[in-house]
Amino acid sequence: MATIKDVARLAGVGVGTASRVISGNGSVAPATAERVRKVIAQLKFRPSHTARSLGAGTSKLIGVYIPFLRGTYYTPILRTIDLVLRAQGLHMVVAFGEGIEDERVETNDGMRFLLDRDCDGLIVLSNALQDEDIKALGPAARQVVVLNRHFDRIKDQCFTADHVQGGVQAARALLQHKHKDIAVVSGPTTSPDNVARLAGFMGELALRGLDTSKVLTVPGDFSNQAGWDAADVLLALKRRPTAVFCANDEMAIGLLAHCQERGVSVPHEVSVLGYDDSPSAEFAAPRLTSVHIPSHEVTLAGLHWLLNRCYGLALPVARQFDITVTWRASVAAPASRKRS
Amino acid sequence: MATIKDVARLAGVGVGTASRVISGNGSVAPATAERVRKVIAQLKFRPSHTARSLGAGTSKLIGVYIPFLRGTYYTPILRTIDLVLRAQGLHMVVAFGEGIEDERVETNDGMRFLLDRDCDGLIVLSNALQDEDIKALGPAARQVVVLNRHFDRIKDQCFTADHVQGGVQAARALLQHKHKDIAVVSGPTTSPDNVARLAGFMGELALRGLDTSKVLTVPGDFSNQAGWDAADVLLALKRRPTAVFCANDEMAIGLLAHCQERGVSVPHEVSVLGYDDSPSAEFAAPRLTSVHIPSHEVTLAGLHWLLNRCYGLALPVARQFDITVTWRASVAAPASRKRS
DNA sequence: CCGCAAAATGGAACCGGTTCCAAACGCGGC
DNA sequence: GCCGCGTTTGGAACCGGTTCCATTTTGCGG
Repeated sequence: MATIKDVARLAGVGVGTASRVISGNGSVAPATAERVRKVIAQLKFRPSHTARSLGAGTSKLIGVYIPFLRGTYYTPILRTIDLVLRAQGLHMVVAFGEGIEDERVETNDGMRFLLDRDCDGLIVLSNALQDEDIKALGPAARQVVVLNRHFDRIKDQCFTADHVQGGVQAARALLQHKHKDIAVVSGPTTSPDNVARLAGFMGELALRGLDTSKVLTVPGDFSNQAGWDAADVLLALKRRPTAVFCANDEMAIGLLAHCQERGVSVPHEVSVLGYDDSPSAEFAAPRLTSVHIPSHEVTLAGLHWLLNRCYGLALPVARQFDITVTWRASVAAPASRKRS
Repeated sequence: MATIKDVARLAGVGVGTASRVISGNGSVAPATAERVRKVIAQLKFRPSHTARSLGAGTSKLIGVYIPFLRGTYYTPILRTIDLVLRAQGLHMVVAFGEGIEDERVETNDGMRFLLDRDCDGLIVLSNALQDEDIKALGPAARQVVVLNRHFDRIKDQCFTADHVQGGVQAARALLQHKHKDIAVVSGPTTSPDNVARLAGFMGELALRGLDTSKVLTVPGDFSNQAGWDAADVLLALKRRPTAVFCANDEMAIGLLAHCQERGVSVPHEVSVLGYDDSPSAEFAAPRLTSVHIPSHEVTLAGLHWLLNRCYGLALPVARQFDITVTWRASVAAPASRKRS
C-alpha cells in the first residue's frame, strides 16, 4: 500500500504539502495540488484511517452492542444506525451477546470490548445492564447511549419509549373489543421494559374494573418457542381466554403458529395482541395487531444525541415518543358464547 | 486516558519495559513486572488498539457487507461471524446497502468504505457484485471472501451451497407428494442464486416428465410483500396450483399470510414450500416446510478461510455443503379433486 | 574474585497520517 | 530597488503503541 511519503516523493513535494492536498486543510498552489492529485490517482493512494485516528484522537467508529440478534426486532435498528453513520462518514462496530455466560457479564464484556477498540461512542441495548455497571464505566460512560432502558445516573443518555404507556395501550385495545377473559404471555421478569408494560397493562385493566387476579400470566422469554409453549398451556384451559396479550411479537407469532396447528381460529376463537410492531408482525398469519413502539425514532434520537456529543454536531434529538396500536387482523371482538 | 508513558513514568521504568509487561513479549524481572502491573491497574490503563494497529500493520478488524438486512436470513450469519471473531479477539465492522442507489454501486461503495477502514479482511454477501468489480479491487481482492456467490477469478474465496441442487431438492419434495399443478414465486432474475435454484427446480421437474411450460412463475423480490402479492395472482387463477415453491422463506411467509386471510387452507388446499430454512420458517403458520441451506456452515467455512489467510491460522475449511429439506407442516399431498 | 553469557532495561526508531513552525517566495506600494 | 505582508512550502514533532539495539545488571562456573 502506498503511503503519503511515496506520494510526496513522487510528486516532488514535502509530506506536509501532500497532506494538505489530501485533507484539504491549508493552502496549496493550484499547480502543485494538481500534480499531487495526479500521483495519488496513479498510486491509488488511500489514506490510512488508523494513522489518522491516532493523530486526531478520534476513530470515527461507533460501537453497537446488541444482546441477542434474534427475530426481527433489532434489524431495523441496525439499519437505521448504519444509514445515519454512513451519511456522516462513520462506521459501526458491532458486538452481540451470544456466549454462554451470564447476560450481564456478557454485556459488560461486550461494552469493554467495544470501548477498547477506541470507539468514539457506544450504543447499548441491554436488559441486563445494572446501575453499578454504568458507574463502573467511569468517564467512559459519558460517551454511551442506552436505548430502551432508563438509568437515573445518566438520564440524558437514555432513550426509550414509555413502556408503561405501551401496556396501557395494549389493555385499552383489548377492552375496546369487550374482552374480559384475558391472558398474558410475559417476557422475563428480569427485563425492565417487560415489567413496565405488564404493570401498565394490569394497571389499566384494574382501572377499568377487571379483576386482574384472574388474568393468567404465562411466563416466557421473548422467543417464538415461548409463545408456542404458552399456547399449549392456554389452549388446555377449561375456560379459555378470549384474548391473549403477548409481551413481544416473537412470542405472539409462536402462539399464532400453535393455534393454527391446533385448528384454533384467530381472531374468531382467540384474539392475539402483540407488542413492538416489529417487521414480522405485518405478515404473520393472521396479520398481527400489535402495540407500535417507534424504535426507529428512539434509535434516531439516541444516535443523534451521541453524534452531537462525540463530534459536536447539532442534530435534532427527540425526547418524546408516541406509542400507538397498529391494527391488523388478529384482534376482534370475542364470539358470543355460552358457558361450555 | 492514560498512556504507556504515564505508566512507565509512574512505575519508574522505560517505555520499552512497560510495553514488554503489557504485551508479554520479551523478558522482564518479576519484581519490575509486578510494579508495572500495579500502576496499570491503578491508572486503569488500557492500550490503544489504534496505536497497536498502526505499528503492527493489522487492525484486527473484519468487515462485513450485507446488502439489505431484512427478514431473518442474515441474522444467524451475523451471529456466527461475531461469535467466531470474538473468540479470536477480533471485531466486526458492518456496512449495509440501504441507500437509494443502484445495488451494484452500493456494494462497491460499501466494500471500499470497509477496506478504507483498514479492515484486515472482508466478508461480502451480495447478488449485485460483478466479476469486473472483483477485478477492480486489485490486490485488495486477496483478502475478501464472498458468500453465496461464485466467481471463477477468486474461486477459492467463494463459499456457497449448490443452489441448483437446492432447486432439485425442492422439486423432489413436491413431486414426492404427487403434485402436478405447481407454481413458483421467484426472486429477482438478477440474483444468481435465485436463477440457479429455479434452473435446478425446473430441470428436475422436466426430468420427471412434467411440462414445465405449464408451471406458472410469478416474479418477486424476496420480500414478504412479494409473497403476499403473488398469492393474489395465484388464488385468482381458475385452476389453482396444488403446490407453490417460493424462492425464499420471506415470500413464502407473505403468501401464507395471504392464504390465511382469504381462508385458503395450507396445506389442505395448497402446499407451500419455502427455501433457505431461515429462522422464521419454523414458526410460520403453518410451520413452513423449507429447503434447508446450511448458511451456518457456509459462513463458518468462509470465515475460517479468511482468518487463515489474514492471520496465518489453520482453522478447518469445509468446501462441501449438504442441502436437505426440513419437513414441517406446509407441504402435503394435494386433496383429490374433480375439475372445478 | 574474575569472566562470560544470559537476562533485564532504557531509549530510539518506526508505523502513517496531521499540524505547527519557520523559512522561502511572490507581489504590490513607496 | 527595497520593504513588508500574505501565500506557499518543507520538515519536525506528535499521536501511542511495538520492536530493535546497545548497555547495564545479574548469575553462575572456574
